[in-house]
Amino acid sequence: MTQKQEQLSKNQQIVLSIIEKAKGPLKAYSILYNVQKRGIKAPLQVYRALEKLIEIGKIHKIESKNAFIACKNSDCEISKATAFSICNNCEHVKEIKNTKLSKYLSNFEDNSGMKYKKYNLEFFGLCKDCKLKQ
Amino acid sequence: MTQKQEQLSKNQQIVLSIIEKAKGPLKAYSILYNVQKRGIKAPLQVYRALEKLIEIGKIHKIESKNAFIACKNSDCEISKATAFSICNNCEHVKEIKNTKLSKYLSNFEDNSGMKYKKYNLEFFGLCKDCKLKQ
DNA sequence: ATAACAAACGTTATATTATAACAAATTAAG
DNA sequence: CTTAATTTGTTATAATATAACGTTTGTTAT
Ligand SMILES: [Zn+2]
Ligand SMILES: [Zn+2]
Ligand SMILES: [Zn+2]
Ligand SMILES: [Zn+2]
Repeated sequence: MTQKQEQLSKNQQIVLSIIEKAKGPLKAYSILYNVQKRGIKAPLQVYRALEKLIEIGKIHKIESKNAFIACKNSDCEISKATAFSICNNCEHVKEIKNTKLSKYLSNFEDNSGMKYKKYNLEFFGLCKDCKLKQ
Repeated sequence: MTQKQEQLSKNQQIVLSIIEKAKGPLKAYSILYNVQKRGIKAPLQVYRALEKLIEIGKIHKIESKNAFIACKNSDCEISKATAFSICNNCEHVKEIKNTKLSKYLSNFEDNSGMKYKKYNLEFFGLCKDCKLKQ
């Protein structure tokens, strides 16, 4: 019974747990600093774990910040359809779960003859808290 | 007659002209290499020009590639609403001009209480040429 | 014209983000 | 067990980006 590899390796588990505990996105070298007490010593060990975690959809990369956040949305398990809201003031980041949006974008076609298999969308603005403080 | 500063500085002109001539997005250090014969010697000179050009909407940054591309779309002069299609095979990048899409996204609201002022969207897939060659 | 201010420049050094290369250890499958 | 594939550990280095500082140039108002 060829059971699909769902088990994460030790380093992958360590890195994932740090990211899942975090309130916001973490940068690779901040993750490294956080896991050094657990035996991970080199950047590459972190980047390799990140690569795998992204591949299986457990985390996403916030491209505009070079930072990594846990997926809270079982809909994008394969990291093919991601959308985030990012506060320009407090840098708060949230994954957007919106079926209409994801359907709209997943089905989007233009006149280029290109069929899109994946997208990443980042919205920027002021979060509720920061809007009040202005 | 307080005429709005629309004149680009020397370095900004040099960097912009390189980016406009290019077929695809250029990386900062590749731009640097290209402009060294024109007197620009240091990365910071390039990055400062890039920053300004982005600010005034002449170019955009392709976040997933850390590369810069000229704006072909007068609709996003202020770089507040950008969308690109990116070929996973040949890395061809094209700015998407689609009024429906940009209206949909500019007006998008979710239940977060956040009003978005800016977005960046990157689609990935195979371009027409690469699809044929598969 | 000239003083005052803002924007752009030049330069050196350094910070931050990410990957190459290689060998050893671990895990999954036949 | 054997073989193949994945993961690991390690060192070194590549690629991307900014800090800090002083100078020069361009704009604006008197
Ligand atoms: Zn997700
Ligand atoms: Zn905020
Ligand atoms: Zn544009
Ligand atoms: Zn292509």
